Amino acid sequence: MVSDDSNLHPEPSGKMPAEINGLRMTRQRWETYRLLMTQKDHPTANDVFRRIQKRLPNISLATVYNCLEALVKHGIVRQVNFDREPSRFCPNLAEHGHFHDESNGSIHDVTFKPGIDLSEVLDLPEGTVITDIELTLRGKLPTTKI
Amino acid sequence: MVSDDSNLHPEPSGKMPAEINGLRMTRQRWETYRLLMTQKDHPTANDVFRRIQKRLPNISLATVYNCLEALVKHGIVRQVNFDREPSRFCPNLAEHGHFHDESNGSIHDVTFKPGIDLSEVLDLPEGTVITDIELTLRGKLPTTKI
DNA sequence: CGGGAACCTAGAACGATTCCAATTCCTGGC
DNA sequence: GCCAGGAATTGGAATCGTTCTAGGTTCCCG
Ligand SMILES: [Mn+2]
Ligand SMILES: [Mn+2]
Ligand SMILES: [Zn+2]
Ligand SMILES: [Zn+2]
Repeated sequence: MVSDDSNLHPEPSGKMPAEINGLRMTRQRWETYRLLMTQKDHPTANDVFRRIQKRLPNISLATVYNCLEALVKHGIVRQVNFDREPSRFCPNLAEHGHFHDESNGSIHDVTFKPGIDLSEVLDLPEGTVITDIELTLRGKLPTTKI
Repeated sequence: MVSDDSNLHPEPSGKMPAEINGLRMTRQRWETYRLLMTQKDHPTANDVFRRIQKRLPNISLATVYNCLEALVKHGIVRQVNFDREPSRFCPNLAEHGHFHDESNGSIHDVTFKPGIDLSEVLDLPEGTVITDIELTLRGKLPTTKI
């Protein structure tokens, strides 16, 4: 269920583009974006901070927060919240929910069965405008291979 | 879509029962429960704290948090999270999601159309165990009467 | 080359929630 | 009823993810 958006966003392995979605790229934003595209395990801001230091030893945590906020605001990545835990970040822009596997803490993207429109199965009054849907699940996936 | 659970939980207007769902009732827990059952607008812990002082002038915020946590742990009320905002609390135990009306900040329960089982429309591997589903929407309801 | 805006950074500040230690309240057994 | 032990409540301190602030750096454009 990986949509081919290679023509929408630049390859994270190529050269840094001048901008993405109207957001001017900087070294720090580009590396943040690259990291999320490469390691799609829904890292927290702090995870990103620790991992990104290999490439940008002088980056600050505040900058990681700034970059993530900028990327989210421009619709380049998504912010995912589980209860009151630290926010996580996801580069998958397709409509999907998140499954939190409690047996090992991993988080997985969940899509809907073909032909399903979530807004269609909801009991909402005529004329309701939905700007955002967030679906989170908790449980255990089968045959959990750590 | 209001399920008749009047036989499951005591009337919040009656006498304080010795316990609910195995949770021993105290003055503070009972008033917290009553308040949530009476004012179903999904108040935050702080909202509960401010409102409950009319009946319990000496209650502390820590106690409100303690009571809410106890009620949640015993499945008497539910905790609802919107992004990183303060948690809200909901006495509706039926399966439902939450619609956040951005035009006035109000929060409304959302049920599914009859016959819909949310776990059935998800693309999950065989054998997945779902222990909890959380659905939150943002948008505008029609003809918003402030 | 400058000048101004946008960015980055370190550290302080914030705020919802949790923790802590002391006090008060309950309850079951005498 | 009265007491001891456990549970609950309380006010204040601590926590911790996130946001804010102030100063330094870089980028953009003329
Ligand atoms: Mn959530
Ligand atoms: Mn949420
Ligand atoms: Zn995702
Ligand atoms: Zn609700």
